[in-house]
Amino acid sequence: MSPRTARSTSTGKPDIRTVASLARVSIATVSRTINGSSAVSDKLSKRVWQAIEQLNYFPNTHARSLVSGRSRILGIIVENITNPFFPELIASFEEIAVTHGFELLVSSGNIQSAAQIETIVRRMLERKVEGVAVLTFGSEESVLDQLVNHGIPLVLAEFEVNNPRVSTILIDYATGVREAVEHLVQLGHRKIAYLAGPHTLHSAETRLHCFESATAVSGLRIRREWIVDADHTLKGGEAGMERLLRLKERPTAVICSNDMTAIGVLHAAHQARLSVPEELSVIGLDDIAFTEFTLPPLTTIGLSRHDLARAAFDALRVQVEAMAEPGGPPVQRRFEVTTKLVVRESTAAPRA
Amino acid sequence: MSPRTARSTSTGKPDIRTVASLARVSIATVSRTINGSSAVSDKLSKRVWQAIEQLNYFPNTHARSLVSGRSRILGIIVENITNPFFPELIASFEEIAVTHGFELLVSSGNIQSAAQIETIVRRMLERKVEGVAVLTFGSEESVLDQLVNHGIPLVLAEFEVNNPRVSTILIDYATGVREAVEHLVQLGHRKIAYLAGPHTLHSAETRLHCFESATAVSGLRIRREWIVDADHTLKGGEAGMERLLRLKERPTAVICSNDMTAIGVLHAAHQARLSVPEELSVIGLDDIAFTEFTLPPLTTIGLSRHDLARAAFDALRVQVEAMAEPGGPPVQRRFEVTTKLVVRESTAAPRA
DNA sequence: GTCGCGCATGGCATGGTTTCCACGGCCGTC
DNA sequence: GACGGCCGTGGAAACCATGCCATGCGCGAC
Repeated sequence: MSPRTARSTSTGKPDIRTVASLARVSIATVSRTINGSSAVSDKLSKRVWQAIEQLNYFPNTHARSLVSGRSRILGIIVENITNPFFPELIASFEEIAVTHGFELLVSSGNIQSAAQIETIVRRMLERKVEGVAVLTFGSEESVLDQLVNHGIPLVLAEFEVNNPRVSTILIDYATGVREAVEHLVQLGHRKIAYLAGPHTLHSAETRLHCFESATAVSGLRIRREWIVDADHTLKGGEAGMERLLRLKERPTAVICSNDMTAIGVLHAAHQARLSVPEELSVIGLDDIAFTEFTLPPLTTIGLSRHDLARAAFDALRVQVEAMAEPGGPPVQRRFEVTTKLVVRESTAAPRA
Repeated sequence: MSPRTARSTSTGKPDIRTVASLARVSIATVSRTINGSSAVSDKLSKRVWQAIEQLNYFPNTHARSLVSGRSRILGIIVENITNPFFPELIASFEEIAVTHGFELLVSSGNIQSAAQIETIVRRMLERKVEGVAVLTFGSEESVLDQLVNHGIPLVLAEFEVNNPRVSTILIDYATGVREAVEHLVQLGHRKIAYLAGPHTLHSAETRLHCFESATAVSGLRIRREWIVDADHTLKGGEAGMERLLRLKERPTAVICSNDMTAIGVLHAAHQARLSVPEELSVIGLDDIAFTEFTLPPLTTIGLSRHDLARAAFDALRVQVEAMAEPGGPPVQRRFEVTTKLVVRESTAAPRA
């Protein structure tokens, strides 16, 4: 027995060399067998696989990444992990990524400051992510330039950038929001309020914009004070609703920028002894699992986490593959996901 | 200019050699400067840092891991990402880990089958995690043996294993559960039901066990049929409550194995036109953010995600550091986290 | 003045894999 | 029957940072 074999036997961590010597081939052949990068005769291939199995060998990811320059890691940045929409989105994205051999680097924490983003970007750079999905984002996107400058493909939600490395996922909020407004109008509502998300969030701004267009199309006059800032949190929704309650001319329905806000609204309404949907109709957005279990169950604009995850991954994958062969055709850079109203029990005709 | 410098200038990705040549020192000195592994004169150190800054250099993680054998990655396996408790737990854990220079590999998906666990363990092995926190687990822990066999430190919640590489986090559910039972007894309840979690989960079993002890201590007679299986989900809680409602002798209060279950119970009670807390008292466990916003706000047994994350990380860190110097003292292997009743509005005296 | 010691520094092997290049055998062609 | 080309295979460089070992310098002690 060669000293090599002896070593590997002692440490227990099988090497590509261990495999090679057991299969009586060169390490190059083992590599080729594993990666299928070029033809290996059936005879040797069989011996190699047998040796791999016998030793329970798997390649060292670090060595592999070091030489290939590919980490097989994707980054994902989301708005706020506290909102159940995002864990589910991440889980979906991860499932897809893993089946394609990618690992995920998740920014779990809530991003509030530019410094936090900087840290995350730094971490991603250090771990050499091959691409990043930014499924939310505010005004600090200048930090993303760092990623772009390092040549890392990006996919952004709701925000287009003139850069061949950057794709965009367009979410068709317009359809869902229009359905929501029409639903309310049909029930007889004319006075509809809107609890907006943070202005730093592109997606929140788009949602607001869709609300404004949809109400305009329906010929509604929306008073200034019916559009209230919330911050996509439970407490924000509660505070926003409390402000609406203090108004002289109260709206009869509220559409919220997300479900968290809507749940906060439900709570505030209950505190104020205002019954939903009899005295106030409420509509959320996202369709998180909890909306089926609120009192009353929430009518909401559904956005499929899975579709979004799928689109984000596909966009990223196309970009990442394109990195491998720079001479390829230009990649698709726009993807779209739709929304759809889900009617439950938080909406009804207004009183009198 | 040396050819080395020329190369680095062209690719744009600065090397440790690039830094070395710019600072006019050896690569060894650069390495020492960065890692502080041994003394470097102020003069050279300054030159090196300057070069690093100028080139915007940071070390290649893969090369580093390859040579050091340390990936600086920790794995974390949780029960179910759909339950908001876990995202918050992960976020907490991550924050702590990142400040200590570790990255996280998260099992985001819900684990249902042994095959899924196998996949996760495999991924962790491939990415060479230095330790894994298993913050939930069922009967399939045999798969964890693989991790243990590879010499990877583990920290388990609620489950002790006789292995020096494995630490345990004990969660003192007893205190919180006792407080909950006493609270109900004090309000006048004698008939208390329990919606249990999956029997495959150690933590769920412990919770159930604590309920049984606490009621025994309080001298309550708990009927068999008041202990109902749920599965820690919203729907499970709903279904469990529906079963309780069909009973001839109904309980006046329900304690749930987690908050998700309790929210399901609230929903089922509402459907059955049973008002909470007047006709039924409900208590959850975990104290997730939503419990403040349910109708009525949920009385629950609080378990600090942050304390748990902290304990898990500390346990893991101790183990991981111990790996570096095998001759060190034996590591601490038991940590403890407490629970505490948070009284809100879902509990009251029973009718008549 | 010489010797020895310690400390700052550099050279070089090392880690595990991929990939380029070179080699040898086989088959087909003229 | 000799030669060219192709395919399967092996050898070795390269990827980048770490850490051991050797070197050279300065300083204190005798």
